[in-house]
Amino acid sequence: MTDTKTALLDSAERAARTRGIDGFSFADLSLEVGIRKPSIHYHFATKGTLTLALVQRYRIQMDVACVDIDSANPTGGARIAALVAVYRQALNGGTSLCLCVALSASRESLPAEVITQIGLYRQTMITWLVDAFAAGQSDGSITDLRAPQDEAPATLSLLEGAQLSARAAEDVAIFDAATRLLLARVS
Amino acid sequence: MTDTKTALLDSAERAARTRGIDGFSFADLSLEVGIRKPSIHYHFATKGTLTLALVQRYRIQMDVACVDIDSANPTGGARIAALVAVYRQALNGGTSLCLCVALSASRESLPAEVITQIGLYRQTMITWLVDAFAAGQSDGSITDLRAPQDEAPATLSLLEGAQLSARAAEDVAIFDAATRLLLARVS
DNA sequence: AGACACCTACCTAGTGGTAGGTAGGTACAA
DNA sequence: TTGTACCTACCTACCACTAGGTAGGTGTCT
Repeated sequence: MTDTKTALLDSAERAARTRGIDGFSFADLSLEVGIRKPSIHYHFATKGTLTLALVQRYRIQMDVACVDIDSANPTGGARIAALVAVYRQALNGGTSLCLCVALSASRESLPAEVITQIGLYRQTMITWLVDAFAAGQSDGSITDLRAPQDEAPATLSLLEGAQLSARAAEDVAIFDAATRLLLARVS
Repeated sequence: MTDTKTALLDSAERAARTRGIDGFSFADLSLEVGIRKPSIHYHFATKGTLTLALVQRYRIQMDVACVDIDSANPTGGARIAALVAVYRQALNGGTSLCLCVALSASRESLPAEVITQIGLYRQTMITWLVDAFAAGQSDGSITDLRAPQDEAPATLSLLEGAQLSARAAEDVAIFDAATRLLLARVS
């Protein structure tokens, strides 16, 4: 992959995570990357193609992050705490959202393949969380544990909702308030 | 308030909750309400003014809904279950979001007054939830109860996140899966 | 020569609006 | 009753700009 293509993806991801898919245009990317707007179509034929590439790339990055969490954290509880930190970090001080949260409210603007990728992203995260909760069940690192199959979707929604309200107010403390009880359960 | 102004607000709310603030235009409202696009400016000078009116109206509607919940449900647990139902109902089978969720990811497109109103909406909901959790603490209708001050922001984020992921997939079952544990705690 | 990565010129469609006007209705004074 | 002034609620014509693109071309490197 070329430097320009990567620069476009980086620029587009920042824009999408800050302003949503309808809130930025190729003109914004053109300014930031330093090539003319029609040249972007050489790399990405349509905005939908660009968005698809963004989500696919984001999924890979999140897979890597989860693998890193697993290898750096021996207990289920520590893994979940680490994921909370990843979602908190994605807030960038309240100025951005994780990509799939950023795209979800404007899903009508997205091609079907992108919607599919977003669904796969969420499924992957839920599967990972089920495993982490199950590990916490075995190693005793999570208190008040219900069925991992039920904990996982609730936790993902909590993280996404906490991100969204923190982003709206540009205030990370809102994320922290929403995740306090979860973090108190894991170690 | 005139019929036309109300019709515009209704149309705009549907559009915003389905497609987000950047995903619809005055042209859409014009088509649905049956007046020309510039005529909309007679009723709402700018799109920001319209959005402000939307959020203020939504807040009032939600206040009314919470009052109704309080009078129809004697226990804290039942009140929270009823609020979950309100948020589930707002999904309209997976085709829409509650207004503030729909607007939050595109908050960069909004005037400051609207951001303020969204913040007030969330504060109001959290205050209501604190009271409901405190009532549940007194009447025993909620199990495994932590501090209401911590339960409330977590619950609001859970509801908003559950809404968002259900909307992305147009699948109410995702909302149900995310809220299952919460509903199992309240009666 | 071919591949790659850009460029300019231009396109259609759309965006949120402004400006000036019309039509119908109401209230009030002579 | 009539005329006037004002209000409400719309209209047409138009604006400046922006959106995602298309088409044809150029320059560089292997």
